Amino acid sequence: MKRILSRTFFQRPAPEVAPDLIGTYLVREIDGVQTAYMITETEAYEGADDRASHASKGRTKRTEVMFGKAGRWYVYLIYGMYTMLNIVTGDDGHPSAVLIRAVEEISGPGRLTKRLGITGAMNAMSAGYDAGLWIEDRGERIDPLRRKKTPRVGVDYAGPIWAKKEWRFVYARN
DNA sequence: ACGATGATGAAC
DNA sequence: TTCATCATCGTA
Repeated sequence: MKRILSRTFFQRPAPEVAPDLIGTYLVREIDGVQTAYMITETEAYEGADDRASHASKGRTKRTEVMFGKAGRWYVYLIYGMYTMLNIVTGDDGHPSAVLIRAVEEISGPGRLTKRLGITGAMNAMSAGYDAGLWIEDRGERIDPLRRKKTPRVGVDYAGPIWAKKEWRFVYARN
């Protein structure tokens, strides 16, 4: 059985949503053809105080999506060439999101978006058919022992308090 | 180890 | 308007 994850699932703190996304499926639909990929790596960015989060800069044109309703995509460009895919979480008005860093068979957030044809045009769209991109719970059980948590990648600039938080979750097969 | 490459936000 | 910075990756 398949269940498309919607707002209620995402409307809670990012550090709670991020581990729950491990083992769910990212589904991309292009020209009526669906392809599903099991999510294997995520990272949580929680609140305006999180200095690793873009939202720590406050409510700007770019971060506006993060402050908005849960269940929307937050897509941005990094290093001039890589697109990052995040799903907005938390209550309306409170900035938080989960970065989808990898799916099965595709390692790395930049490679992931390139392979799935995800662009900035999807920014602020609700996850679902309109965006051609959503997340499904396909009833798969992930053994908690297979899910390890570590500090987030590439956020040393945020200072020790935030850089050391274990808000990265990865699926370890065997 | 390093450069590519462009949007963003802050300083001036 | 300029400038440093950046939730990365491929080549070396």
